[in-house]
Amino acid sequence: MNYWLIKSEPDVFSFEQLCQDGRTRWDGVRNYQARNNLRAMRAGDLCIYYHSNIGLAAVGIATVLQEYYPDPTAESGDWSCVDMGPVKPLQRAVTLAEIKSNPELGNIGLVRNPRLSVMPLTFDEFSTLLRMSGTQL
DNA sequence: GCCAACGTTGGC
DNA sequence: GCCAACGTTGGC
Repeated sequence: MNYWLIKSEPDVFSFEQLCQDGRTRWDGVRNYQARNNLRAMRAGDLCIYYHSNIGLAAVGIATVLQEYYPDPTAESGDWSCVDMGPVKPLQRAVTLAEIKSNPELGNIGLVRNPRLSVMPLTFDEFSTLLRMSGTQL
C-alpha cells in the first residue's frame, strides 16, 4: 500500500465532483515527475485530495481504481493517467497554512515543491494528515 | 552540454 | 493580478 497526495483546482475538478461521479480519469498530467508518480500507483492506494488555488486545503481521500494506462488526452508524448474513485471527505479540511506549520509535514512535496501535482506521502505523513483532519478510515 | 528565455503553476 | 519558482525548450 502506497500513499499519495494529488492536487486539483476545485473549479476544474473538485473532490465533491469526484464523489458525485464515483470515478474519474486522472489525466492531463504533463510533468515527468508527476507522471512517474502516477505510474507507481497501485490499485487500492490511498490519496489525499488537495484543492489548489481555491480553498488551499486537503479535503478528502481518494483511491486508485485503475492503474496507469496511456493518457488519451495527450496528442503527443509518453503520458499516462489512472482512474480515481472517492473514499470519503475529510472530517475537517486541513489548510495549507496548517500543513506548513506542522514540522512532521516539512518534507512533503507540497511544501518543498509546490508545483508538483502528484507526490508520494509516507505512511506517517498520511496518518498525520488524517489525524489533523479528525478523520478515521 | 550549457544556459538564457520562455511558459506554467500556484500562493499571496 | 502579480510574481516567484520551477520545468522545458532551443540556440550556440
